[in-house]
Amino acid sequence: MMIQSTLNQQRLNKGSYTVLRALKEIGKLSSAQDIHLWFRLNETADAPALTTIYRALDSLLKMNLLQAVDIGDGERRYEIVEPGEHHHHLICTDCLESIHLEKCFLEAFASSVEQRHGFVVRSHVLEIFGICRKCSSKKPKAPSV
Amino acid sequence: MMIQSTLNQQRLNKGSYTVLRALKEIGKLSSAQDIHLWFRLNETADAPALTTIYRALDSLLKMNLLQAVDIGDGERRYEIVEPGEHHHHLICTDCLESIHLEKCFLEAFASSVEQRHGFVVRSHVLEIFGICRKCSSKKPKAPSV
DNA sequence: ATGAGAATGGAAACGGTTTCCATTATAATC
DNA sequence: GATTATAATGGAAACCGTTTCCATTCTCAT
Ligand SMILES: [Zn+2]
Ligand SMILES: [Zn+2]
Ligand SMILES: [Zn+2]
Ligand SMILES: [Zn+2]
Repeated sequence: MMIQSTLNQQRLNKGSYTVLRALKEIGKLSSAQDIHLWFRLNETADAPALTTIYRALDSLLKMNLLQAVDIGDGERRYEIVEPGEHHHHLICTDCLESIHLEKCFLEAFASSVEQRHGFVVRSHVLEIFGICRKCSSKKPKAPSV
Repeated sequence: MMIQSTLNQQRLNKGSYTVLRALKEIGKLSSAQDIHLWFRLNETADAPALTTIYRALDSLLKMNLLQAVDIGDGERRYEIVEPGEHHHHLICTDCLESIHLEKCFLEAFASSVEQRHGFVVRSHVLEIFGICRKCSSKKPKAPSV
């Protein structure tokens, strides 16, 4: 299992390990507060304090085991990725569920930008907002206010 | 002039008009606090309170006269756009200056997403981070920490 | 066992934004 | 012009996710 081997070959402290496992079990984009709440609902023991969760997310992010996603509501969310990889999402503004897109198609674009603007691309943010299939069928038609 | 005609044909209240004019004069991505500071440095009279600036930005955004840009530092920035249009940026993480990209190339992508995932695209966020030409030449080489 | 450095938890501080409310401007009505 | 109703404004407080601070606990080499 990926997480276990990661724990063995790097020095993940208890907080980081626990948070990484929680993220895996939750299985979707989660904020620090989401994770904190999940611990309070599911695991009475070993629940790290909110501060520790923030620290763990930071260090896991620096280890490239997570990616951060900002959906613009002031709460940063995280998810497990293959080390060094990343992807983007379709995010439903109704239910906040997200669909992972297969692969990032912006790599080629980056190199063209570098040539054209003399700009060294380090990272990028791309998220697509809308209404998912489920929510579309719930609300047959948006009220034309 | 675009702003003036906008004021005439719509009912922009004083706060919104003043903030819109400030944004035009500042001429770059600005947060509410940026604008507030600019007023304190440049215009002793007519400087709207911070609360009013937030309200003005909200309503100008709803009128599609502005676009909001989130560079992930917890401070939302705004800029004037042609009504209904939008564009993306190359943002230098060193000096925070931004280069406006010509046109959004994601429109075509949106329709393919709709078909493939049954997802109705409403909006998207795309910002590209890196080091601009000026900052690259300032620091010839990044320290390999 | 002992001591140094890292990790943790709890509370306080921080900072951008939002809310609340009293005051003031704007506009319609008489 | 006086009198309302409605909208806009400013100042302060509240809000909330996050960061900082510091005392305590853990880890581990000596
Ligand atoms: Zn949905
Ligand atoms: Zn990408
Ligand atoms: Zn720069
Ligand atoms: Zn676009």
